[in-house]
Amino acid sequence: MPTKPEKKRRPATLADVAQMAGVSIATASKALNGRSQVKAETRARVFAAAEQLKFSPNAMAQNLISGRSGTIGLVTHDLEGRFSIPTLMGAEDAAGNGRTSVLLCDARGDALREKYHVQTLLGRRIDGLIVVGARPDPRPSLGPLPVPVVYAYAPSENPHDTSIVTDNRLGGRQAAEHMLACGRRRIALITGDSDYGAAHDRVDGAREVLDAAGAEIVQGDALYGAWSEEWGRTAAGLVVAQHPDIDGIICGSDQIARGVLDTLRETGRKVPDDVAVTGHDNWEILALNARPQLTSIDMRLEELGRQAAALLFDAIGGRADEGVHVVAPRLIPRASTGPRVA
Amino acid sequence: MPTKPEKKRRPATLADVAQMAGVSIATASKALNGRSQVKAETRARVFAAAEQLKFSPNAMAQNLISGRSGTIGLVTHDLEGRFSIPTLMGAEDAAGNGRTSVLLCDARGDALREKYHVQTLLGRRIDGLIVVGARPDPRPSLGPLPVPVVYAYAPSENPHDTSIVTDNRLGGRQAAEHMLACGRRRIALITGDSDYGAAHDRVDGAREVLDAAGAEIVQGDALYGAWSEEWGRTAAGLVVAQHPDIDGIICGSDQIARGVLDTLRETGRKVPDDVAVTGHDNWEILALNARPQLTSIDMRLEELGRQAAALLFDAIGGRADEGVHVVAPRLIPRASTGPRVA
DNA sequence: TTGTAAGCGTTATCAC
DNA sequence: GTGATAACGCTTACAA
Repeated sequence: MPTKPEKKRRPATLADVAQMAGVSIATASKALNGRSQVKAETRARVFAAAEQLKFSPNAMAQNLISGRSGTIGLVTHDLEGRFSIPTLMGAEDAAGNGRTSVLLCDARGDALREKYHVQTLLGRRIDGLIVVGARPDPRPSLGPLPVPVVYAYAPSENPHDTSIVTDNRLGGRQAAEHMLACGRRRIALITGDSDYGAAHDRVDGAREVLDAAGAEIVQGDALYGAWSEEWGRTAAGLVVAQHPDIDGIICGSDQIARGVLDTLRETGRKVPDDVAVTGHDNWEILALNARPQLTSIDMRLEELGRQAAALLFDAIGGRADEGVHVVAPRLIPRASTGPRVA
Repeated sequence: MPTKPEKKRRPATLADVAQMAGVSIATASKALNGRSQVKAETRARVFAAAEQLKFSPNAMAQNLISGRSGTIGLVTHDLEGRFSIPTLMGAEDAAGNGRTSVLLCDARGDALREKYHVQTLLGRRIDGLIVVGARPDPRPSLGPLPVPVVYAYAPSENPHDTSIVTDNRLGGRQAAEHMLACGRRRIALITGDSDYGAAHDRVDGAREVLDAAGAEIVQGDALYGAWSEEWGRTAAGLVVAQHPDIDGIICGSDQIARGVLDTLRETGRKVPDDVAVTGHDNWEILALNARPQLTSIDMRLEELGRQAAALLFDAIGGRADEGVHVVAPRLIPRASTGPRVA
C-alpha cells in the first residue's frame, strides 16, 4: 500500500541521542565511534537511541573538525561523450569503494566554466580533483592548486602535473601486430581527423611494426579524414579501387571501421577471408553489431579512471607521482580478423 | 615555463583575512558578504586581504550553520548506458546554474548498493535526491526519506512519490502520425524486448493512430525481439518477404532501424521511396551515420533531467509536486522518411 | 561602523 | 567510565 513520503523533519543530532540515552554528548560520541572507554551496557543504550532516532552523524560537522571533506571533485569536459564516461565510472568506482564521494561538474570544454567549477569545488574543500578531458590531446594546466590534481584522458601540458592517458601508439602497434599474425602484408591505414594527436600516434605505432616486418602500407601513409562511417565508406572505396590486392585495413575508430566493412561487403570482398579489418575504441554498440563483429582496440578507459583515482589518493596521502602515466590498451579479437583464406 | 604544483598549505581562514586587514572576524565576514554596515574603505581593505590570501570561504562551516549542504545527490543505475547520461547532464546543468553541486553515485542496478549510497548521501546532508533509472519501467520506491526525492527516467512504483519520465506512448503516436503524413498506409512495427514496458507503450501509441486512420498494421501486431541491429535485419527480412507491398516500418530503437535499413538496401528497396523508416531514441551516432540518415524520435532526455532537477528544487522549496510527470518527445525528421515515390 | 559572543554538530582533551 | 569544555570556520544577533 503506497504511502505518502514523510514530512521533512530536522534530522536527529548527537545531542538528541545522548538525551534519549541519558548520557552526555561526549559519551554518546564515544559509544557510537567504538571508543573503548564505554561500558557495554551504556553503549547498547546509546545505540538503541541512535537506531530509534535514525541518527546519522552530520558529515559537515565531522568534516569541519577533520579538515577534510571526504570528497573529490570530478570535472569532465564531455559528459555527453563516449570517452569521458567510462573514465568517470572508473573514478567513481575507485572512490566509492573507499569512503569518499564524488562531486561531479561538467565544464563542456569551456575553460571559464572549468575555472568557475574548480573554484566552487575548492570552496567545498575537496580533498583532490580529477579533470577528465574530452580528447586525448594535451590541455593547459590548471596551475598550482591547494589540492592534488590528476588529469585523465587528456594530459596536462605541464609535465610536473600528474596525468594519466591511454597509450595510443601501443594501440596502433597492437593492431598492426595482429594483422601480421593473421598473415596480412598489404595494409591500409584509415583514420580520422588529422588534428587529433591520437590519430597520428596510432598511425605511428602501426607503422613502426609494419615497417619492421617489411609489410606494405598501401598509399605509403595513412588516410586522414573524419571520425565517421561516411569517411570509412569513402576511404575504403578509394583504397580498394587503387589497391585491389589489399588484405588488411587498420581503422582509427570503430565508426570508421563500420563504414569500411560496409564498402567491403558492397564491393564483394569477404571479411576476413579477403580483407581483415580492425577498429579502435571497442565501442560495443558498433563493434558487436557489425557484420562480421569487429576486432577492436579497447582503451580500458574504466581502468584509466580507476588508476586516475588511485593516483589521486596517493597524492592526497602525500605520495604524489608526477608525470604522464599510461594505460596499455588491449586488442579484442572478433570475427573481422583471422587467417587469410585464399 | 612549467612549474611544479605548489606545496599543499592550510587554506586561509576568515580569521587570517581579518587579521591581515586589521579588523575583527565579524567585520571581515560582513564586508565579504556585502552587508551594508561596513565603511567602504574597510571593505576594500578586507577584500584586498582576502584576495592576497586567496581566501575562499569554507563551505562546510557555512553549511553547518545554514543547515543545508547546497548539494544534491544523484544516484544513477547505468552510468555506462545511453539513457541515464543525458538525464544526468540535464540535472547537473540545472543544479550548476544555481549554487548547488551534484554528488554522483553509481548504483549499477543493485538495490543494496543503492541503499548504501543513499545512506552515505544522507549523512552528507544532501538537500535532495534524484534517482536515475536504467530503463523506463517502474521501480520500487525508496520509501520515506528525510529529503525530497525525484525519480527520473524510471518512475517510482509509489504514485505519491515524484517521478518524471518520457512519454513513450506519445513517441509512438508521433512516429505513426509522421508515417501517415508521408502517405504510408501499410506499416510494420518492429521493436525490442517484450519485457520492456516502453516497447509496448510505443506500440500502443502507434496503433492508436494507425487504427484511427484505418491504416494497416502488417502482421496485425508488432514484432518483438531484441534491441539490436541483428534483430532489425532479421525482422525486416521476415516482413518484406511476407508483405512485399509494405511502405513503412516504425522501429522501436535506432539500433533496430539500422538493421532494418541494411536489409531493405540489400533486398533492393529504396528508402524512403519504397519504404519509409523511423527509429526511436535519436542516438546520433547511429541516426546520422545511417544510409539514409534516420528519422527518429528524440526523447529529450536532457530536458527530462533538467525538469527532474527543477521538480527537486521545487520540492526542496516546499512546493512538492507528486505524481508521474512526463516529458513530450519530438520527432526529428531526416532522409529515411518522406513522401512516397511510386 | 565595528567588535563581542553565541552557536551550528561533531570530536578530542581533559578532569572527575 | 563518564562528562564538561574547547575547538573546527563561519554567520549573526547584540553591544559598544
